[in-house]
Amino acid sequence: MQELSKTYDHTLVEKDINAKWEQAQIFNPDQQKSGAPFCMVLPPANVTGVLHIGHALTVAIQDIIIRFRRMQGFRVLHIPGTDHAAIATQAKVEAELYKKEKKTQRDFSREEFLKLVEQYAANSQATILNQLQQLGASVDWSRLAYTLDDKRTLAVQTAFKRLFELELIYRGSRLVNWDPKLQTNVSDDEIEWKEETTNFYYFKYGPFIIGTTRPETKFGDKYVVMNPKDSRYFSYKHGQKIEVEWINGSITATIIKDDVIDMEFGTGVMTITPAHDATDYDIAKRHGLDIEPVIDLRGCLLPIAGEFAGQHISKVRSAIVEKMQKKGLLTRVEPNYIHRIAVNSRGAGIIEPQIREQWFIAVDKPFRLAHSEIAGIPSGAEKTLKQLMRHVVESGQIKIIPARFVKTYFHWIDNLRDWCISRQIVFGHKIPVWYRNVNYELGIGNYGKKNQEINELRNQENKDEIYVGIEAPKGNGWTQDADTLDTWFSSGLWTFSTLGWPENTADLKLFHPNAVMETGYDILFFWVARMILMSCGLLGQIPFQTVYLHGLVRDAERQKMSKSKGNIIDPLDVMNKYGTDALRFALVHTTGGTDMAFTEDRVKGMKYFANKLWNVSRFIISNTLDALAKNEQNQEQNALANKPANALTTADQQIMEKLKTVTAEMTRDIENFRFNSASQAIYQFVWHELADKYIEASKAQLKDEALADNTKHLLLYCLKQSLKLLHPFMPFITEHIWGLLQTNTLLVIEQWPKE
RNA sequence: GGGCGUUUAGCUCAGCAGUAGAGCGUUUCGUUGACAUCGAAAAGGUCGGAGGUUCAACUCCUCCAACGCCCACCA
Repeated sequence: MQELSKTYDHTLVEKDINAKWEQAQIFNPDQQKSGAPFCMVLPPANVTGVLHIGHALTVAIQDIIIRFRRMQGFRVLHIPGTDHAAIATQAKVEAELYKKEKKTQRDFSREEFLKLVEQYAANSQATILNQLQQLGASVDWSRLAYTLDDKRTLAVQTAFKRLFELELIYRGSRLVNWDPKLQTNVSDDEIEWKEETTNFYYFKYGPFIIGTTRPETKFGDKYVVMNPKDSRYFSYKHGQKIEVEWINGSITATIIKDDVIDMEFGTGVMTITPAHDATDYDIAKRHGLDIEPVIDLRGCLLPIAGEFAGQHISKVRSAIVEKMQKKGLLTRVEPNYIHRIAVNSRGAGIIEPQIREQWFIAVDKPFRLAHSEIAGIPSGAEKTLKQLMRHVVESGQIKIIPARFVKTYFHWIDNLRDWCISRQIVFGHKIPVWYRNVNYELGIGNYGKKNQEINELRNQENKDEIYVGIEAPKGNGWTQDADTLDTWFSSGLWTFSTLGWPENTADLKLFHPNAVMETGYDILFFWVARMILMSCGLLGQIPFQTVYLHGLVRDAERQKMSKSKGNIIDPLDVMNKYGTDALRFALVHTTGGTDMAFTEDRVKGMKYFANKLWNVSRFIISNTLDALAKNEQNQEQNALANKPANALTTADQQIMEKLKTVTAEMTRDIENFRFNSASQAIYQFVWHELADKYIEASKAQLKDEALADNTKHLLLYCLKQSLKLLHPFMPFITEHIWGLLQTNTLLVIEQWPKE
């Protein structure tokens, strides 16, 4: 314990305080039999490395809410956890392997590689949990959860099985976002668009001129599409066939009329590549056109490309253009055309859409919600997942703060397509599906075959045996689906998988729905929306009552922090330098819900504040030793309660008034998620009221025998109340000072001051 | 193409109807007990621009500009 030296030294305090809390086991709500339940789960941190300053903000805000509610007498549960982050983690390990040993996944067996990833995840997890504790997160470690641990895996398998039985999970052949580099598909939300400057080529296609940025995909183009309203092409009829000379000779083209064609763009005519482009795929589906692959899963051209077959698409463009030019088919090249290419945000591979067999969750399919506790949706109602997701927010059962995100949320739901949940990577939950006598990897190796043959194979598959369950089926010849699940499938279950679902546990009854979900707005779609989907669909319950979305922490230049930019700030560095309390207070002090630039100056200022509080305490303690020695509970309050108002000096009355005000303000602010306002209020009170005014006044009062006794009580009272009010924000220093007041209690479970 | 956010002191940000605020920085002064990680004082802003509503606007409304973010099937 730190002596009463002039300067507060956080390094001597924080560890001890953490140990004290841990010893008292107060973060486990099983110890507490009364109080209304209040549960929050910490957003599970990805095991891709260490926590960054953004996580520190999450922990700070979340822990403030938790400590505040705990002091208010709620039966609080705060659950820590980590997320395996499937693709992100695997990509990370692959990148490191390549960097260090020039090895790729293919140099290992599935098991060997998986082991490497698991090892990495385990290390990362240990670091993260340590960081969480140092940040002062008052979580119940006995309930620690990991998305890939046994209990959560059971939850995932059960969820899959139930959704499958509800026919909300289905297997289908669709155009998906294929990452040739990682050899997996990713969901729509995992894609990032990057601007690229390229040539825009115009080619002669029979009587038409078509424009494209990607000549290398055009080999199979046998449909030419235009808007039915385009008068320039009235003479051509839908379905009309014409012979055109194309890259590798003559082909029969069919004219298609479709509204999606923008008459203003290019020549108002385009050919389509349905197997590798979402728009084209939709057109082909609408008109029942052939869908023929041109590119294989590694990004190389298929035999349809003739002399170019086998070459990688990134390398053949110029050769193809050259050939077209020689044939007189190239009419014009427009340079410096800016367009957007899709990349996998988790691994940075360039997305090449492919048609693949994948598992999906149907969001527009009505199903029977057998059991519902959702207001306005009776048990047994027929609803779609989208309808449920919309309803719970529309009806106000889930409140989103700040409110502007409600609109964003609805917009996302309205545009939402079936969620592709299967991934072709090894790290993650294996899909609990087994097949017998089936070639379930239809996509690979079959691209040389004609559509008809592929369709026949697919039809055959339907007749084959599929088993969905938790345990492997009995009997011989069963093979488990090789794919794993999207990482958000498991984190979507987080509000209840952490409480022991699918078992009907006491925790589940007590703590679900959670009270508040606190996270950055950047994962509103990825995570928050998916939790709503899963909880409503599987439990017939909302996952939480309130969603509080905070802004992102950026670097001093307002840049998003990322490893590649090298502008990541490790919270541990900041904590070592200024103290955890100062960091927490600084992060929360001036964020009004928008992004903020992180500057160390702010933390420095809050370290000064911690020191100010320390010296305020030193003054009060050293001047009230006799009063402290009596060690009576609530002595100050009793003493004050019995004082007639006229026995108080003006300074006494003023500080009491200010204390009352700041208590009321802070309570209201925290309840309404205005943490910046709350922190400013207590800062102002401690420094500019208590220290600047009352302590100064008390110096004279303490010398006056008639006033001394009362002044001591009042000083102590103000200090104690301030420590309580400040505790959620600066848990370490406040607990430490509380310990010096000979109270023999822990501040963390003291009662929150009443107004 | 839609939607959203930001624009307030040198820097980072609060405030959001009633004569402009904080932290850091800057300038001047202050050496003996709570604190120099301090105290006292000071400089510094026509609150992005233009209209409007109002007794009164940084705060509400409209338009504009710059920057940023999200969503979208423009080849």
